[in-house]
Amino acid sequence: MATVSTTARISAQRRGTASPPATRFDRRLGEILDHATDVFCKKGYEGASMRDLSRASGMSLAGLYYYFQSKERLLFLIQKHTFTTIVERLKARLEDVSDPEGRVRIFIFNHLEYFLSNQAAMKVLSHEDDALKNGSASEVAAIKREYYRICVGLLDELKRERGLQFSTRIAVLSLFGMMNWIYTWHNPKVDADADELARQMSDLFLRGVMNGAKTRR
Amino acid sequence: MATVSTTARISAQRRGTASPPATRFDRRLGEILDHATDVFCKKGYEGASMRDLSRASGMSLAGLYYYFQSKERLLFLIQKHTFTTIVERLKARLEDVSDPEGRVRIFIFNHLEYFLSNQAAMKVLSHEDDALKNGSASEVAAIKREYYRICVGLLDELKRERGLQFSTRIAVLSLFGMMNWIYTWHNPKVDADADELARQMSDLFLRGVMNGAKTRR
DNA sequence: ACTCGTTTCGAACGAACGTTCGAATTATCT
DNA sequence: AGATAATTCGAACGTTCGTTCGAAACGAGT
Repeated sequence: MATVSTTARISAQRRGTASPPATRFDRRLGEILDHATDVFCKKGYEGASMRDLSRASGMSLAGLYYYFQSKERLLFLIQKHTFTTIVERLKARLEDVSDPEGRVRIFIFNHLEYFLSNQAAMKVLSHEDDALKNGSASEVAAIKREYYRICVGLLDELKRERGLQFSTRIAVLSLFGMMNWIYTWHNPKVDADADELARQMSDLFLRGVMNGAKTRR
Repeated sequence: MATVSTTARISAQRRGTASPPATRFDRRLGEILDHATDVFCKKGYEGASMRDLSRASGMSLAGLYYYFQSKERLLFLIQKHTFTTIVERLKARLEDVSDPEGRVRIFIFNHLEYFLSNQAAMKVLSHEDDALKNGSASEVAAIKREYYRICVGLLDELKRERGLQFSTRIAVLSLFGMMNWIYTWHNPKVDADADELARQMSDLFLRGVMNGAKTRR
């Protein structure tokens, strides 16, 4: 029975970025996840029905259940894959830079670039934050916490190097707010691309955090 | 038939802030809206069932329909009231201040203070942004646009006064991001209150927007 | 051509959904 | 107290929901 092994079966990467997935199963599952991401993005997790997903992916309603055990599990697979990928890329990119300010800029750029080229997935990740129940929720929450902690680390480096004083917590959460809010307004035809946007937000944020060392909890 | 007049019947203000509403009908509707707000906040608009709302408000399922015509109309009433109130308060507060920087600080404080003392309502407003259909959606969108334009106006004043250069659009939307994201993290037991938070975010944002006049689209 | 494991599907399940209706209850006024 | 209007409710409506089942169709190896 395949559904039992779904969790273990899903392999490393999916999207069009690189190497075709190993098994036929993984490839097909990947396609379904991509279509489901679009539907969840448009109608929300609760608002999207299994029949919507069936229509979007061109597979029968029953056929979908060969690839995952439940609708919730499907959301989990999407969120976990998206979040894991963004963290992986971030780590790789951070290896090349040691200057604290540059590392913060990398963080922002990495986030925005992935956000803009995977808007649907990132909206699902941001918007359906608390849609998962106990088990799955905590697994995604763990990745999220790791991601958060990386950002805290980067800002603390910066603080130490420049002798700054500000509440790291507020700064990090404000930064996430700025970046994640994008999904509500970004229009590719009007707004700048990831490079330019990352530059502008980095300038705004970094200038805001530096200078006058007066903001202290 | 009362449901027909529901739209016209709802009068000025509801919550515990001041004067008790005129009619019994308005008062009762107000209570239902408050309970519904909490439920929508916890389970999301799509995720909350009319039976959930019935349970929360202590009124029978059928009884609810005496006060509004549909679940969607209910969401609309909540969003419109919340948004209208926040804009009204802002306008009143802005009358006292003429200094551009001070006016921006008022905007931020007003937003955060209302956000924190009406967390549930504001989460519903932020999170269920595109849950409404055609007619209702555009009415809420109109208020939102007005609110947005006020903020743009304040920033343009500031730019002119100090000869700054930055993309107003990006600045405004980043600011909204910072502020609206609060509903995902703010914990009254850990985090500062509205005054302190508004100060910190204002400092962060204003420092970010001033100084080096290099950020330009 | 036959077999066996993998993949897909039509049809149906019970549960929950938003909404409606007519009757019952309650408040208001003479 | 009785009459009229405002409010509340139990019960049901037709639909749609997530999920399951057994059988049909397909793929690769002999």
